[in-house]
Amino acid sequence: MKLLAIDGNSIMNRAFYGIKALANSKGQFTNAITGFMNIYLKEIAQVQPDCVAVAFDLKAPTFRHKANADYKANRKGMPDELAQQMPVIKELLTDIGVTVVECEGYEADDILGTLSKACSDSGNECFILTGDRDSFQLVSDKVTVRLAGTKETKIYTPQRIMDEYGVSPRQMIEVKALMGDTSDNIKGITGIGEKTALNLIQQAGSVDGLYENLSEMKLTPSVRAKLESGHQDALDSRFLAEIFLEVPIDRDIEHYALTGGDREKTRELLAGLEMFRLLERLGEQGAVESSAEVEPEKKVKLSDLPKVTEKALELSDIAAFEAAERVGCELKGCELKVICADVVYTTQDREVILAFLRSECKKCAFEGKSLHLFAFGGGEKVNGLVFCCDLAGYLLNSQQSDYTAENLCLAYKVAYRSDCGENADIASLLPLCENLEKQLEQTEMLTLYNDIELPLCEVLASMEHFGVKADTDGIREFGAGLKAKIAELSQQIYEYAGEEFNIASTKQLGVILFEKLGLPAKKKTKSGYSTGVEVLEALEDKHPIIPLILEYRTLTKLDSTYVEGLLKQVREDGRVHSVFKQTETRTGRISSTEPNMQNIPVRKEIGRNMRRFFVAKDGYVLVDADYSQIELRVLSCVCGDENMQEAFLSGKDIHRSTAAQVFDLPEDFVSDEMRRAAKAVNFGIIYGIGAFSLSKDIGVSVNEAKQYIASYLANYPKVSEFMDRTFEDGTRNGYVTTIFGRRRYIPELNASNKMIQAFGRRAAMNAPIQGAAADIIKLAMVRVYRRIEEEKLDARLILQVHDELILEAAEADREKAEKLLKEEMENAVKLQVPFTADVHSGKSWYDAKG
DNA sequence: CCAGTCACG
DNA sequence: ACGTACGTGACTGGA
Repeated sequence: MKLLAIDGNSIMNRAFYGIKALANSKGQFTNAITGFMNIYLKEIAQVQPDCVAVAFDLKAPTFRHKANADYKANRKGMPDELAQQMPVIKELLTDIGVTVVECEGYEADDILGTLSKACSDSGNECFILTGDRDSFQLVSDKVTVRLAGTKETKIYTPQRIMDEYGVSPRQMIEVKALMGDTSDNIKGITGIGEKTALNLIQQAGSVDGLYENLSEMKLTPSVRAKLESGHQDALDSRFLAEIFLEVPIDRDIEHYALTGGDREKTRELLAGLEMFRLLERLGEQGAVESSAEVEPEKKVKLSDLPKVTEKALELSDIAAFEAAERVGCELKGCELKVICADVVYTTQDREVILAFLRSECKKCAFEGKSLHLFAFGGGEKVNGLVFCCDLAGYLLNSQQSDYTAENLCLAYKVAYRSDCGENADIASLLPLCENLEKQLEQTEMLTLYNDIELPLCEVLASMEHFGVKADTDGIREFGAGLKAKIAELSQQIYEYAGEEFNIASTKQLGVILFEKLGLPAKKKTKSGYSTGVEVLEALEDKHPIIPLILEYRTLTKLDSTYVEGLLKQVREDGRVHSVFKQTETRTGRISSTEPNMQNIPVRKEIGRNMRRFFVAKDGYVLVDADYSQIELRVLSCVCGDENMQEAFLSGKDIHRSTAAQVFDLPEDFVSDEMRRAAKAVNFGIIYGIGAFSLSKDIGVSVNEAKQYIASYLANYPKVSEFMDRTFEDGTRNGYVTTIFGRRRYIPELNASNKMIQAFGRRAAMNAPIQGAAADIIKLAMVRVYRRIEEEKLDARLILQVHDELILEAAEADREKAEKLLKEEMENAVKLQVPFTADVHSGKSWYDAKG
């Protein structure tokens, strides 16, 4: 039999520091739990143990160490965020059927030692999973240590330890006795480090052996002196360094056999923690099987609920739905399910589905966008869509990863009808909607939901449906030019390097630049040399290979991501149909994938050419409008700074105006340099400024950057007040809001780690600004969409790029479309300053960008 | 599957 | 002493 014995404290510790702060909407931290379970699941798959025990320290001082009252005085108390997670991981492990072992007065190491000995004694195999090297002394033929690193697990057998340290596993105790271990507060001998200790033990075999033969050994005078004066320390440390093997715990390995655990408890626990991905993973592994298998009598709540019955949906049924207050519907691929009065209607008949979608009955759905897409595909429109669970779930907590029926039911305590088998989702839908709607009302987001998010999903579906026409021949031709140039550059780079290598491999490139060519490196990344643009640009004059590499990077990026990547996405109709996601970002923006149409190059001319290949179809033009400085305008309104608003009211160039204020000069005296600096400060303000980053951005000293910021805040005092207020409110409430009421929860604000808290502070200051800008353009999209319908214009929205909207409009309607787009964008909100939009049109996106 | 890099607002 | 601006998605190399 195989036992996997895990050092719970050590792995939790490693997981905690290895993963960025993760917390759910309630502010509970879950990063260590996530990291622990990642490691655990990986190890289980590799080791395939029959039994698992996870050992934890119990805080009481151990009797073995009483002699040393200072024991552990040195060890820093664990941070709160980690301490909170300890009881939770124990509960979780217990729930999934893993034995947690603790014993008053003993450390995890002692428990691991005892278990490993029990295994050897009974002829079983033991694998010790830990994050530190303390357990190496336990390694034997039967006992292997698996050292969990950030990337991979290293496996330590007696041979491996001999290779790496030149001593046997047992001798690791002797080594530790000499060198000490600050984290365990083992003193060792002052002045003896790892190198010396290993050397001494390799020669003498043990601490006792060392002192017996001290006079005959060849030693430097200083080491000899240290050993002589540290004899007692060595003996004391020798005692502490040896792991105790007789902890009073169950020594019968079978006692630790894995069981199925309690699936319901696991689900409840993980749902409460909002750890849905882990829940899914455990489900896949069979560790938490679908609750359909749970005996019905266990689910008392569900047994009271009415059973649902099934029926095929026919055209004649649809009229009756209009009498119902609401019906629930779910479209999966080609199958539609509708629930009404505890009857689930099912059909795969396309005509019936379309008839249902266009009927006036009040529909609740999980994802409205798929209904709209289906309807558009059949030349129809959806009527009466009154509720989408995914959008509600997103508004209520924008940082959840997906908004499935099951997750939402668990999160908002709605009975998930697992008793209904295949119909579990649809059977849970209406009660779920009711609950979510109540939550939206309580959180004052119902208006935001009804006026913006819900109507927007139809707009997005329409954009996806129509897509954007792509000039594939043009793209291919452009790609051919890139490829030729790339090949040429590669050859030149190889010549300078004196060998062929993979230029795209940062690892290989690092070796060439910083070792072979001897360029000065700043070792920046974890895994080696950093070769990012900033580093390379600083080296641009140092070696002729550098500009070639930069150009190579630019061109390969264009070729692989934009030319090749895009060509793969062009459908048979000659258009790309990007997927616009409405529940993805934490700030309220929408995101775009397959392909991402929101990061098509524009800043540099070479890349900007890509936009020539997004074109209007014959007889049409693209009409493009973008908001001017939307985020700064939002800021001027939410903080109420008249000084800043004045600049917008009088139509000034905001960056120039800021420069004039910060440098205390008339605007005519502002140099380009000053304007650039002011622009950077303006951006910095939006992002939650830091002097260090600002100084790097505009190339001044940190002190100068500090002065710019101070001067800025002095000139715009209300900005400063707003930032402070937002931070305070966010810390108190756990969330911040936009002027439209959109929330973003920021649990990081209450972290005790300063860096995480600082991040929370910046995110808190940014969210109301970026979020409100997102609200505004979303509203504009809905208005544009509706007005195009009303005016029956031959035009449609096809793209959104955060502050920019693009229409494809018939040439005949070009001017009307331009006017409509500009008006609806500018009139979407009425605040203290105008929200101006600049509009242009042309045959391609390049031309329409102005 | 993650880290590094780089494209956008 | 440390790390350093907000929000995204795609591609590549190398465990």
